Amino acid sequence: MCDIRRLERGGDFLRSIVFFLTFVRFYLKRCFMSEKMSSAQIRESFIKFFESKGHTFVRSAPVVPHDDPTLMFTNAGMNQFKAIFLGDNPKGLKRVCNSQKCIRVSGKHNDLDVVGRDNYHHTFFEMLGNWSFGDYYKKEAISWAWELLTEVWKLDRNRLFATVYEDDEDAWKIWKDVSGLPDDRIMRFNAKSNFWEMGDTGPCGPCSEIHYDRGDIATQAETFADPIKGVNGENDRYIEIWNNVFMQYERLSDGSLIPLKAKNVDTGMGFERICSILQGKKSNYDTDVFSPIIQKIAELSKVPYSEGKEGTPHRVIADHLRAVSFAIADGALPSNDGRGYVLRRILRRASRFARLLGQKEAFICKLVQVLADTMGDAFPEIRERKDFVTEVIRSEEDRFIRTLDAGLERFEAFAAGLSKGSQVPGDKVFLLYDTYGFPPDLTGILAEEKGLVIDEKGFEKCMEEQKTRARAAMKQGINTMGTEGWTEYAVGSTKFVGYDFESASTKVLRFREDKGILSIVLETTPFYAEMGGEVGEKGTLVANDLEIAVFDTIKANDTVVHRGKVVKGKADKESMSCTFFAEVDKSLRKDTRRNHSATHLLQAALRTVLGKHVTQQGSHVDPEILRFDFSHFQAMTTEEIQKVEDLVNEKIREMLPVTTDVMDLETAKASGAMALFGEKYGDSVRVVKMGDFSRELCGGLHASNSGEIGMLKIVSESSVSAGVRRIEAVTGRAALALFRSEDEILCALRDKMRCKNDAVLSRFEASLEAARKLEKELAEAKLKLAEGAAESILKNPENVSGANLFVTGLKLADADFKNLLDGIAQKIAANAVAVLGNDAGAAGCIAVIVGKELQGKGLKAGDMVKELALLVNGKGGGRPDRAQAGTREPQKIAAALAKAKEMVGAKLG
RNA sequence: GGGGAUAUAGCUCAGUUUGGUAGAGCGAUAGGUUCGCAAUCUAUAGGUCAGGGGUUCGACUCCCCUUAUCUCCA
Repeated sequence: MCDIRRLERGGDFLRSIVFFLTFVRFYLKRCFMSEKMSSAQIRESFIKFFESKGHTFVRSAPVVPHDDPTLMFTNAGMNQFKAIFLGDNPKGLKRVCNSQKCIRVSGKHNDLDVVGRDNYHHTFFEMLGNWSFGDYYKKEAISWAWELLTEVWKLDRNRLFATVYEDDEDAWKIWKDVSGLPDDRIMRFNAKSNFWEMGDTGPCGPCSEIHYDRGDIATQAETFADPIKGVNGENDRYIEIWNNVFMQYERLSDGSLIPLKAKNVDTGMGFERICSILQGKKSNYDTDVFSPIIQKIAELSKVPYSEGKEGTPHRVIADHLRAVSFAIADGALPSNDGRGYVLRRILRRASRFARLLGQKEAFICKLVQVLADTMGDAFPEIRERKDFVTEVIRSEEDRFIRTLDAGLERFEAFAAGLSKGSQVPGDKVFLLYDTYGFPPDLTGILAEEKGLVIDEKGFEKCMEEQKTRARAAMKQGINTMGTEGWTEYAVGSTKFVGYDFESASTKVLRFREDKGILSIVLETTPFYAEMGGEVGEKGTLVANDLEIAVFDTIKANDTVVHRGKVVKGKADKESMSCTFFAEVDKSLRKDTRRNHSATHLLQAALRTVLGKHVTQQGSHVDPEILRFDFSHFQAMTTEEIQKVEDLVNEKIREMLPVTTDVMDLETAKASGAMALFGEKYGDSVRVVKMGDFSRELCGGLHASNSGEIGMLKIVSESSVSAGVRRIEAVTGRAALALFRSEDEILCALRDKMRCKNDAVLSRFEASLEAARKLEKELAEAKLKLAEGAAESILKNPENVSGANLFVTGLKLADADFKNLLDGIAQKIAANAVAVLGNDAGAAGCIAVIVGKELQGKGLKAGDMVKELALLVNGKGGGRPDRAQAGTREPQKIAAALAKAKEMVGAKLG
């Protein structure tokens, strides 16, 4: 007690020191602010500024959007608010600000190939943004932007320009009032640069940008209005630093615009770029966002950095390191399709440039540490998952080195056939790249070393064909999860009551039908929609004479959609307007709950047995089976698997109560609950606890007591990709079913073996051994017999035109006859020919073997056997030395053999 | 989502050209040389030729499908 009080007093003392230091820091910061802010201070001051304007800070969403399959990576600050723009704002957010991690690798402004060659293209960047959801609008947005830039950050207003959409008079006037900029520096542009749209349909509106002149102020007047050299031109003197989008319309599929009910503001400011301006640097890479990484690259590679062309490898590596590391930290892994493939490409490009710096071994992975040091404060996930990220990158780099080695050999193989000065065909270069992943630029370097030239046009042509093919295939498979075609009764969002109830009486908000499949949104639902690895629930919806079987429940933009088929009655506007009784399939739900709770116990057990590096990489929970993917670098041993199984079952038997608490995310994390990286959580989260053993953030359905699980049996442990293992397991009645079916097999074996259970294995091994021995003896005996038979057949030749002919009819098993033929083929003399018939019961065979000398004289086994085959209604063929024909009429063989002598005579005569 | 490639002994790979007996090296096991080890020699074991279907008298080999891995494109 006393100790605690002393600690508390100590705490007070510490707090006052911290307070004092914060004050000193703040004061110092004020003094030096005009000098130079660090990137961390810039980020912080942006957030603090908007917090002071009533905004809530929202943490960056993962750069890998798990719940949006249409999007490879989070590519703008607005991604995580997409649902709000579409009208679904359950938390009632009004004003928020954020710093969002983004990755862009393709698109009109981003080609992977240019990153690192200039000063400002990136694959990974941060987007600072402030947001209004139906709250403030143009006036506030513009005046706050101006205030932050000119008063807080003290940018020279003579270097700032505003642009507005040509028809947006409001924005122009507000700019004039707020900034007092000269009229010609509030510039009007057309829709191409100043009207923002998310896609072909959806929310859109005019935007207003702020540009900064980083050139010589003396020549500003003559250049800024130039379409090429000036603002919005193609130059790096006038650069856009901030875009404010005013969303006020919705674009429908017929192209028309309708006003939005709530007007929104969406802004974005490239963090790296604003850092370069505030730190007075020409290049984003010279800011402290990149410099520690670039220094490390120079140090490790012993190649000094230069701002010019020679520095490209450093810039590429620094940029790609960020993209790859954050993507992996947020749950993506390199693979051969989808976002994993993009990741692989980025990493391989970085590897290629590391090689240019003379690095022959894995290099990028050595830089994760410095990245974690520089960015870990703002994005703790990179620090927490540092070791895992390093390992994943290392193994991917090793893999790439192997690919390069294999490609090298392949190149050598066909380059050997080319003479100096000749051209390497484009399709060969393409084959190396397309099929074996060997980079074409490397092929070029190798070719040059050998005095060869590459057919670049041919290569480009192949590449173009490949792209066209992929695009054509893409067009067929577009899935339209559009927003049209709904029959809507009322607006609003669904209330989920499934945690407490298995059924609910409710009304339909909206529905639509597509190819006989209904999509239904309910006012209240007990149905759990697929989320967090747990599958969507099945069940029924019943109203009057209408019955709908729900076969799946999914989440689309945060809305629960029931997918169902009509079982009875007819679904139309009238019948669907009734009150429905919605009920989930209870027994399936129980199975799923058991599996889900067991997954939590499994994760906790894995962390106990294998170590704390184990984190969830994905999971799948359905009524039959549970699948759990986790980070771990070797296959688990049998002992480890058993230990985990034992521990989980021990916890099941302990009958741990399963409790769920709703709390805010920070409290939950502080309490030590396991959170999934890359998973999006709301402000208030559910923490599922099983005694003191497991504590996880989870929105799924759970058993009320671990005892309900009954038991857990691990079915398999396997590899998913480098550094990730997968466990599949069953629980409850599925476990019982598994044991039962295995027991049945054992019982059947036992009965056949006529022994007790524990003797089955030894007896089986013994009989297997015995069978092997017998088989071997039999094979040897047959071989001997065949040899003997061959010798006796070859004893009595008939002389035909000077050649030795052997004709024999046999009755052997197929395999034995084959053995015999092998024996004869080895022994046959150069001037001999053997014609053998075999009657194996239902089918028969005629074989001809011809010695070398006779082949030269025009006696071909293949020809002979074809002729003989005609006589037995069969078909056949073979090589000149050996051929055989089959028949379904073995009784005719004897007659055919009788003609053999005549046939040979005719050929040789 | 589309294209290409690969899958053969525990491992690394031949064999597929032109359908007709399943191979090598390393590793394993046993034995020899050696005081012993390393080394080396000899012998032996080890294969549903990824799985399924088809063509054929006959398929590791040709065709189709599936799965896994690699790779390029989107």
